[in-house]
Amino acid sequence: MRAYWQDDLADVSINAICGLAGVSKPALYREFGSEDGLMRAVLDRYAAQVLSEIFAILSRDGTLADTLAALIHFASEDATMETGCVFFKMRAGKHRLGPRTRDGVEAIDSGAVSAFTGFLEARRAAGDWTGDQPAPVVARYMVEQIGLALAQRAAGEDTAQVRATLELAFSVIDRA
Amino acid sequence: MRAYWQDDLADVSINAICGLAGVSKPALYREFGSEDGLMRAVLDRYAAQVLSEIFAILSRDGTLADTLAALIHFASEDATMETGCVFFKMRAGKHRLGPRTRDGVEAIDSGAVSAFTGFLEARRAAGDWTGDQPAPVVARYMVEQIGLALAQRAAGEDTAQVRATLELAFSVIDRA
DNA sequence: ACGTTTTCGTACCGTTTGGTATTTTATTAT
DNA sequence: ATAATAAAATACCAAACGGTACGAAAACGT
Repeated sequence: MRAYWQDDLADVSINAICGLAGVSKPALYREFGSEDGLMRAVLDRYAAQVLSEIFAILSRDGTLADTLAALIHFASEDATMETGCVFFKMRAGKHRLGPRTRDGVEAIDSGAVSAFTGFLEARRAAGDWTGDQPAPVVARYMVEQIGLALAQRAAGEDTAQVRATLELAFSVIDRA
Repeated sequence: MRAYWQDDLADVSINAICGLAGVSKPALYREFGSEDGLMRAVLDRYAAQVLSEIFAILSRDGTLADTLAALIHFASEDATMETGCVFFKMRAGKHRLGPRTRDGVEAIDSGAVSAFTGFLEARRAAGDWTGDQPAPVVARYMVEQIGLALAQRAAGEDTAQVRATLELAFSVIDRA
């Protein structure tokens, strides 16, 4: 997972992973069956360990402004995301994934849009969000903006510019 | 250029290009020297043929609103961009480019930010843009948003969602 | 018409990829 | 202690990659 996390996905070969993990190649195949199986396992672990934090932020039921601020901080400055995001990296190269990993990516993607949609509708009910766009559209927008920020960080862009971009992008939600 | 344009960069091999172009491999190497040379030539041609249209939109000196609308249309609906953008694809995988292509990508990237900065400052002088952020920051923001839209189109997202996302992203500039 | 030079493509090189057949090592049963 | 069994690594496979050596073919000067 660490290898997929900090390098470009296409630069991580099975051979390299075996070397890093100190494991023989047949041992890896006995455990995961195929590269697809390994990547799916990595994605599942990553979702449980890292992406869960994003969903936790949404579930806190804080103010719209507070939630946006927390998301901005997490995506643009939190050390956890320093080398980008496994999920968005996989999604960016979706067509070269195996079927199991692709299914996992699509499930997380639509799950994220659902979670953001639910959050927005709750804030609308609370009178907190007054935007006139449909919640799913704005939810998709938020997911893409977070993905953009994480891709920028993976590309080595400096934190200040990433934060500025994401603040700009989210400001349209706050004041709609 | 067409191959790099409509497929993922990593899926386009020298062998495949030779097949598509009906050219032998040594002939290609005699012409371009290396894969790096070929990609640089592709990038230069693409910049002259396609990216120039974006700069042309900025140079028209139209209203802020008109220019944003033109950019939105071009990035999210124009058939030219149907399969994404060679420049942004290359920039996304910058670290695996050869030195000449990477230099070209960086030159275009900073040139784009400069062009957008110049445009924004002109609109500010005209009293058209009243944002309080520094122009280069917003310029970078615009470049990234256009890149996001083109990446979405390359990934097969439907036109309406791409447009909605880009409209949302640009609305913060118009009303600031 | 012939020898020279230049252009061009076939056939190859070494390396790396994901994935396995086979052999070696460790464990257990008697 | 030894035979049978389970586990794990070495050594290998075919395919594809970027790149090139070298022989064939065309063009050219005379």
